[in-house]
Amino acid sequence: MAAQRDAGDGFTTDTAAPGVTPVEASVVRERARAIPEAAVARLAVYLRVLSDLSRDGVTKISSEELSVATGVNSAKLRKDLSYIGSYGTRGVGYDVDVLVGQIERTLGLTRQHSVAVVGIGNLGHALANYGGFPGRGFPVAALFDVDPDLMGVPVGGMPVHHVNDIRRVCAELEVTIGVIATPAQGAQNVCDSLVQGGVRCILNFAPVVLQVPDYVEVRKVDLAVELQILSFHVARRADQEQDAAFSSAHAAPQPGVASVPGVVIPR
Amino acid sequence: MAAQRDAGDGFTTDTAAPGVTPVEASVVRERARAIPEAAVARLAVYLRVLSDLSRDGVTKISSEELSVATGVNSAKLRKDLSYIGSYGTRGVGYDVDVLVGQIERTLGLTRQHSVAVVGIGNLGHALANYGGFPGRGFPVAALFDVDPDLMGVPVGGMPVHHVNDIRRVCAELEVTIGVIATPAQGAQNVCDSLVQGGVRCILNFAPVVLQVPDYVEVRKVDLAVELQILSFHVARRADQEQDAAFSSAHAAPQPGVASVPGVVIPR
DNA sequence: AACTGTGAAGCGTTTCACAGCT
DNA sequence: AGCTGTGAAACGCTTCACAGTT
Repeated sequence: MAAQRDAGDGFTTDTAAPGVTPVEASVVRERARAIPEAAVARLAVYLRVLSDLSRDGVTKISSEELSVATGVNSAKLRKDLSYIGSYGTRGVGYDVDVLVGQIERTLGLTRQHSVAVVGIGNLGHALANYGGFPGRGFPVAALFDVDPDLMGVPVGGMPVHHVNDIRRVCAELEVTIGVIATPAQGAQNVCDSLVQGGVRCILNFAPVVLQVPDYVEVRKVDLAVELQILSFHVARRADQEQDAAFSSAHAAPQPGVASVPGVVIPR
Repeated sequence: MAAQRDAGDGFTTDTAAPGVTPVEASVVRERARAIPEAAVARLAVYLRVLSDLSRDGVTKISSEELSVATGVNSAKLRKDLSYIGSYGTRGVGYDVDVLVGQIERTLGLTRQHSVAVVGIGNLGHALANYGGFPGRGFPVAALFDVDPDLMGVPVGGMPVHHVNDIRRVCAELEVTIGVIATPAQGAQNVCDSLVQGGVRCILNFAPVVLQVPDYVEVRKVDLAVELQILSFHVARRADQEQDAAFSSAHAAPQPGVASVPGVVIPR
């Protein structure tokens, strides 16, 4: 079974092959990015905020300021940035453009990644038109669907291919990232075709657990799961309010306090 | 600053009130969900798989079998299930329907949650039509957009309201979960309106860090971030292949091995 | 004086391994 | 014999706190 991770879990990046002693493993890891997975996700967030700041003409920023802008605690933020190198100036802060460049380099955004989107429903349309990625990008190189009526119809300025051609087209265009936005049923077949076409990274929106070889990386985004997690928090909150016999006052919605950081409601 | 979590971080569930001795805490914790956040996310995954199995007539399942179906290691899986109670039978396994029921109860899916979707672009359309949530659901109760041309036009069988009416309509319909699928610019205002309308849980697709009061829970799904994380892994992999001077053989796509669990490609 | 960079402590999650039940 | 449920160890991530630099 291969590495497969939902949005939202800590996990092992599984670097060392089985049979390697722990002592040697750290040596084998020579240049391998020793950046915690959790930090990688946040670097992407910093990048977006920093790109915006750069566009607005901001040139210097402290970890505290960036902390406010990103919602990430400043100690964590500094540690995250330290993983990619020492690009700050003590007593001053970070140079915004330097940071943008270094994060882009770390995330591998200096090379172009061709993206294929499979499943041109509403979600696929949304993805196909998602041109506005922050700083540089992920050109969508190919679109696929099963529906013959869609063939040739340009979506976001691109023709739609049939899913049967996934392998050939992906290989030709050297697609590096595949996005699966199909219904659950077709997802595994699509996944297989993408892998056969040379795709090694997949973003999966279909509510299925994809089976892939070990060398393929899958990330999953599951809307139902996200809603259910929120549901859990609604329920937990309701329980707490019952337990603590707070008579009334905060059961009713409280108007006028939104968006003011620091407003604390009694619990 | 309030609780706000990307898909992908651990954090504190913050159960016991301060000033309670550890011994009493477990008593106080009576009903309070002491379930690790990471486990909650996985429970939602188990639920989907189990619902499918139930529909297929499967009545019993072992942790090992469920492990294969969900891609979650069986020890972790058993521990996760133990958080919601002891519903397995030693020597036998779990009753599928019992598990479905207990997970639904734990996730708070026995109550209905009204969902409001704001921003009826491609993504909003996709969400509005996302009726097919696994086992029961999240009825979408209201749609909102800024575009006057959309007002009254039914989307997924529902009329679209103007964003100016978010507060009123959400309060009237007792919306518990708000989904923000607008462009970045409008998102914070929309968020404020939702909170004023009594919404306490928000799923945010807009690429901004929302500012909310402490009592509001935000989850964020950021497509660009997901792609960038994948990009990082592409880059890391490329580095590794350079490092380890593997001459050739596995640089070219390898056909015909997809979807077979257990197939291991030499690295 | 201000702010970064980082060891070390703290904490939550995962994994191990086995006792306990059927 | 088989499988669950769970303490305890291992691991990774976060937070603390401060030495180091400008």
